[in-house]
Amino acid sequence: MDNGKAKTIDDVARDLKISKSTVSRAISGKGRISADTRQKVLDYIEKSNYRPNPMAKGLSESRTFNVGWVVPGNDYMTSLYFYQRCLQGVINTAIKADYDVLITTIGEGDISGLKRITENHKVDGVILGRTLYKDAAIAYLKASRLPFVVVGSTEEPGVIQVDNDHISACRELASILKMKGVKKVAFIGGDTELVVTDSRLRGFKEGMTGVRTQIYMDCDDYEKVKRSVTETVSSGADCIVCEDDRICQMVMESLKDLEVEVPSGIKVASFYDSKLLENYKPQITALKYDPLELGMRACETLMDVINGKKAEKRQLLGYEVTLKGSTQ
Amino acid sequence: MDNGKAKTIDDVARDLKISKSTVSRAISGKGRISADTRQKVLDYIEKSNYRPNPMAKGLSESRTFNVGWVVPGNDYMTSLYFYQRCLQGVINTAIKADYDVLITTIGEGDISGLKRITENHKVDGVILGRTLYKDAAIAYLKASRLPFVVVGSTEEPGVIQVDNDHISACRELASILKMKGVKKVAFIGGDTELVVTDSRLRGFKEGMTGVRTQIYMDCDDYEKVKRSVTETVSSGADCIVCEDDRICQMVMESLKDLEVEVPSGIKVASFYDSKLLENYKPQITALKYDPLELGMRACETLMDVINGKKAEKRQLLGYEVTLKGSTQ
DNA sequence: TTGAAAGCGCTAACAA
DNA sequence: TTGTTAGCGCTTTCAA
Repeated sequence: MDNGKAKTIDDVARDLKISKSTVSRAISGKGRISADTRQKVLDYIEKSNYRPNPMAKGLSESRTFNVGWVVPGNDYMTSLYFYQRCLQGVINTAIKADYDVLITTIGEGDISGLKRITENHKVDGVILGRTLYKDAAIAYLKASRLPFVVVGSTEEPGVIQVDNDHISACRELASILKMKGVKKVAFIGGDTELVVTDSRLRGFKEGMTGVRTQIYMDCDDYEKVKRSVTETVSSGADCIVCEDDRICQMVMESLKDLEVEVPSGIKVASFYDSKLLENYKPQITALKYDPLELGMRACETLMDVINGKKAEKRQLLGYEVTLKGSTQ
Repeated sequence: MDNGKAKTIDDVARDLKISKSTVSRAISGKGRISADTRQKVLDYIEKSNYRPNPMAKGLSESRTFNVGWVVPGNDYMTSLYFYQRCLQGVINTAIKADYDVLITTIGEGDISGLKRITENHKVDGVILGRTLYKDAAIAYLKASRLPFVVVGSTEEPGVIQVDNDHISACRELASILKMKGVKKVAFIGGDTELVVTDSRLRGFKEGMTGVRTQIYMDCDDYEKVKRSVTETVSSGADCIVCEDDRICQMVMESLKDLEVEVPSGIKVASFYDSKLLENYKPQITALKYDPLELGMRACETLMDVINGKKAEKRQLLGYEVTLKGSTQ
C-alpha cells in the first residue's frame, strides 16, 4: 500500500498512458473530457488510493482548502457545548466542499491567534464563533479583506452574520410569562460585552412591557448571582428570567440555598437551554436553539463568499419555546 | 498595505537585489550566510510584512505545518472543558513550532473525519484526544504510519502516550480515604469503553484494599447514577467515590434528592475535579490534573516525532489531591 | 558566501 | 477531446 511516498498525478497519468492534465480534468470535472476517459481515470483512482496533494492544488489555485474557526480560549464552561455543536456543524458542511477546519483561539483582546492564521495564509476564510461590542476580531477581519462570517450579531456594517433570533425568541417567552400572570420579574444576565446578552435583555424588555422588572447584569460568578437572587426573593418577585443556562444553574443553586421552592415559591425560566439544565426537577422552561444548524449555515455562507457568490448579510435562525414545570 | 496579492520571496529578493535562495537561507537559518546579509533580509521582512506562503513551503518540503487534533464529536458535556484546555495547550505549543491545528471529530466507531485529514495529506501528525479499548482510531493511525500521539493510555504496543497518572492518583486518594477511616465505600464509574475509566477503578481498588467496596459502572446518565446512589445509601455505605466530575455532580444531586447530608450522612470524593464542582458546599475532595499541560506535552512530543527525534513512549504527568469538606 | 536552476504536485492557458 | 507547457512560491542541490 503505502510504500514510501504517496502517488502523484504523474503516476496516475503514466499508468493510464494519458497526460496529467487529462487526469486533472477528470477529477475536477472542469474542461471538456470524454465520458470514457473520465470514467477510466475515476475507476483507477478509486482502486489505487491516489489522493491529490492539497498543498500542490492549493499552491496552484492559491487556496488552502481550510476555513478558520475562531473561538474564545477561556470561556465559560457553559458556552463550550454551544461551540462544540456549532463546530460540528461547521465541520460537517466544510467537508462537503472538501474543506477542513483550522481552529484557533482568541481571548481578552488578544487576537494574535487569528492574525496568525490569516497573515500566514493558512485559511481561505474565517468563521468567528461569537460577537462582542467593540470587537477587535471583527475590526481586524474587516481590514484584512479575508472572507468571513460571524456567528452572532454585530452592529458593524457590512459584516455577514448568522444568528439565532434572540430578540424575537426572548420577547415571545417573556410575553408568555406575562400572560401567565407574573407581576414582578427579575432578569439576571451575564457579560454585557457580548452582543447576545444585550439582545436577550432587549427581547425581555419588549415582552415584559407593563410588568415591574428588575435587571441584574454582569452576573458572571456564583456570588453575584446569589446576591441578585437573594435581593430578588426578598423584594417579593414572582419570577426570575435567566439569560442563559449557566446563570440558570446558579440561580437554581441559589434558590436551593435560600430554600425557595420552584415554581411554588418563585417561577424560573431560562433564555438558553442546554444539557446543563436537563436534570432539574421541575424541568426548566427555556428557549431552545440549534447550534449545529447555526454552524452549518455559517459555514455554507462562508463557502459562498469564498466562491464569490453573494450571500445574505444577516440570517436569523428559528427557536423553540419549551414550557416546563418551572413556570407552572 | 494589502494591495491585491501578497508579497513573495521573489519580491523580497528583487527589492534587496539578492537572489531568492539567499532570502530563503536568511529566513530558515539553514546554510551558510553572512551575518550582514541575514540581518538585512530580516530587517526588510520585519517592515515589509512579507509572509512566506505555507503552501509553497509545504509543497517543497512535503509538509503541511498542521497537526490534527482529534476529539469525539458528541461527548459528555463534562469532557468539553478538559478538551478545551487540552486543545489550548496543543495550540500554544504548535504555534511555537510554526504549526497550526486542524480539528476533526470522530464518534461511535466512525473515524471518517480522521481518515479524511490523513489520507488527504492535510496534517503532518495527529494528536488523539482520548483512548478507548479496541480503539479504531489508534488502529488506523498505527497502520497509516503517520506520526501520532495519544492523550490517555492504551495497551496497544508502540503507541506514544501522554497521560495523567490516574492509577497512582486514584490509589493515593483512595488510601487517604481509607486512613480517614471509611468502612464501606461505593465507586460510581462511567463508560467502561474508555481506558481512563478502568485506570481509575484500578487505582481505587489498589488504594482500598481491605475496605468493603461496591462498584457501579457505566453510570452515564442521571437515572443510573441515582439508582446506584440510592442503593449505596440504603446499604449503609459511608463514602462514595465518583469517577469523574460529571458523575460527582449527579451524585450530589441524587444525595440532595435523598436528603442525605454531605459529609455528615456520607462522604463524597471525585477522581476528577473541574469547574463543574466548584460551587458545591461543602467543597468536594477531588483529584486535580492540568489538561493544559497535557496538551502541551502531547504536542511537544508530536513535534519531536515529526522532526525525527525520538520520543518517550509513555509520559505520565502529575496530579494534586485536594482534600475538602466533603470528606471531613 | 551567494546565485542559478531544478523540482515539489497540481492547474490552466494554449496548441494540436 | 487531449497533450504540452508554464507557472504557483518555496527549498535545495550544485556551481560559481
